[in-house]
Amino acid sequence: MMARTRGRVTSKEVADLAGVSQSAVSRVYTKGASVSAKTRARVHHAAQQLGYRPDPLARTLVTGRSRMIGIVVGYLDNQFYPDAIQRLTQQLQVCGYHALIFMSAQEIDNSDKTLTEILDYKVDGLVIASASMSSCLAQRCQQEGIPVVLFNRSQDDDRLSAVTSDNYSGGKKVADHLVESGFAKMAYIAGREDTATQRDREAGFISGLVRHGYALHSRAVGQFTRDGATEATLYLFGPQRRTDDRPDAVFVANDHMALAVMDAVRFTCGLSIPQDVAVVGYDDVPMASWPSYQLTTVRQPINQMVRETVTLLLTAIECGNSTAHEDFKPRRLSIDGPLQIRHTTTRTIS
Amino acid sequence: MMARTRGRVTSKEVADLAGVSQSAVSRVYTKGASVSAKTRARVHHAAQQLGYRPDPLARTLVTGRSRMIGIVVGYLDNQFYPDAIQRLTQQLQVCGYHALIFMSAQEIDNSDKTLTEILDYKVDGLVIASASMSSCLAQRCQQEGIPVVLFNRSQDDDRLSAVTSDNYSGGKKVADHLVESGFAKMAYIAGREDTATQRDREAGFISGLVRHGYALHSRAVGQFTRDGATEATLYLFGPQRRTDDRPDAVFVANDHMALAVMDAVRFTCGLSIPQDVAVVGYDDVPMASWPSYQLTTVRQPINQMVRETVTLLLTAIECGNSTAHEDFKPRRLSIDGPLQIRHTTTRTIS
DNA sequence: GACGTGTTTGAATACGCTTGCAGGGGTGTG
DNA sequence: CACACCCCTGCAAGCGTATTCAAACACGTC
Repeated sequence: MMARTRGRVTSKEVADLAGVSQSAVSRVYTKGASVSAKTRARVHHAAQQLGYRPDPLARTLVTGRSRMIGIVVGYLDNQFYPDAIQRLTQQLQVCGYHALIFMSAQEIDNSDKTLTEILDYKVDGLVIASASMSSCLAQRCQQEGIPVVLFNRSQDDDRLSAVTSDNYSGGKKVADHLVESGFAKMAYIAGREDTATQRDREAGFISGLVRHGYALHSRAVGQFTRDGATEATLYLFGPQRRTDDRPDAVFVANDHMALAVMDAVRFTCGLSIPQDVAVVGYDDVPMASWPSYQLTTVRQPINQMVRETVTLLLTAIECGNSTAHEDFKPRRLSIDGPLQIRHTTTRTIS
Repeated sequence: MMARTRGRVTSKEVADLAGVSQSAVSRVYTKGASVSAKTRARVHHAAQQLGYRPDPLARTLVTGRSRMIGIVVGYLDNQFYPDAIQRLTQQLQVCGYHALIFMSAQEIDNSDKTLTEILDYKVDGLVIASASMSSCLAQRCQQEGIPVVLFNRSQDDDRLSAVTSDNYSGGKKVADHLVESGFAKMAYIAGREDTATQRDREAGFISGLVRHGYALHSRAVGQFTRDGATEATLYLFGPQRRTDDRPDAVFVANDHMALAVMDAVRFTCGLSIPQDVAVVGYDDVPMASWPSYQLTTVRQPINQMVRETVTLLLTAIECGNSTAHEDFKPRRLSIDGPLQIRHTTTRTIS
């Protein structure tokens, strides 16, 4: 384990020490190459002595594969995303890949530049978990031959693979639960209207209500942001609204907003949860189960989603390299998640 | 803007189209190289026509500089870190660098492997924000010639640069505030004892108390985790403790734990904040200002910390390349942060 | 027009690695 | 023993770029 002060140890140096050719060294570190046990041992010994590690960048230059996966994500305020990133990164690491994380700011223009930069870094695949990434950009990746999987975000364009929870079914479960719990005036606070995630959750919710003979009582848009949700809450529950016109339950498009809604309902509007109004979220972020909130929510089966995302991506990568990649079928997975019932919807019997 | 179906556009192709040599093309994209206005124009035109973008990996291979900065971070549960990552990434992007984020699991062994992998990717610099990174590893980076800046984490070893908030002074401010607010039995819930951050906050707190003629009433260790903090709370405020032996104020080493403490105090121990006990945290994460918590806390001046970190790192990188990098002086910055007073310490006059 | 100065330029090489190719050495069969 | 066969191995040609070097050039001055 000799200390190197100057530059890296190259395969050539290892080769010289081991008394073999540089190719031999390379082959020892290339899976599936044919090397005799003897040279393998000698190379390993020399490499260890010198502290050699193959240079992944140089390897990328010649193979064209970087073993890096780009992860594009918007803001990290919503705890769901740090959580997802963490699991994705770990799962990829297990499979021998590295995650290159890109933060796409909200501006479309910026996210265009971001993507171009990602492509420059020759990632082998891309996970897009940012709602602000325009669809044509994702398509461009696909065209350049690098597989894309949308995470927690579906797309009208069905040429892209996507992994989501079953948002429609989730929304429906919420409706079922609220109706069965005896709530009657159901409101909905929407996320960004240009996302399929938002649309599916709402559609499922409404269809569930209708099936029970109910209609949506009222609706506001929270844009998936905390501030938006607070504003939406004031619109639905503020002092300007007549008490008999106030919803007694509200389904919020994700937990990040739902927590803001709870705060606004309790501390700004002075109402009690769930006595005055029940609240339901979506995601089951860690905070949802904290004692201060105890939020009923649809759990996104995040571990399974991550596993499927990685599988899908790696399969596409390997197919893409062995055969024509164009005919790899994009798949759309939506995984069912359970409703996690907590205190925000459990009415004390009165 | 011709669409390329097969592979990348190379500088050679651009050169051929523009009627110049490959070197000329390269020089156009190399800052500070001497190119005539005429060839520059012709190259630009040809490049645009072909959709050429220089390959950063190939560039790295020859220059040895990747314009990537590794960010090593532990768990992302603590909202402070996603927040920091986001700002660091953006700030680096502004300076023309990219962030390569590495999640180091808790195990030392794993984090060793992680670091080795980082170095393989030839990052130009490293921001270490993970407490679980052993100091000898950081030193190894330094030895390999890549600058390291510790973020929100100081080190006994003063050969490493570090940017923190002024933890000692912060702890002191908390003591001042609690004493002035009339609290008398002050407890402390510590983070991981092997971190300087933890030690400094506690030392500042205790010295502040002493200066006012108080001593620490009691103490527990929360390990910077939510579960640890909950346990520590039960130890300090649980039913086994006599009421007259119960602290009336507790300073928690960070907000992530302080929020757990508040939950446990209120919902498990059935006490009121701040009537029965005051709570103070450290960091000022977004949740601290949410209505459900309204946590008094020491704000980490995160924007300034990020700016300084990036400046320090880039300075080191540039010095390291122009002169002998060994003599670059490591610097230790601790930036003062204000105490953010909220409801968890504002006693109603009784 | 000769000369010095300073700016551009292309050919060549290097960066560290993978991989196709052809040759060398071993083994088993006829 | 000759043959075919297979497993290893070294040689050499790249991958796409930056950079050195010397040659070419432009320009102003004497």
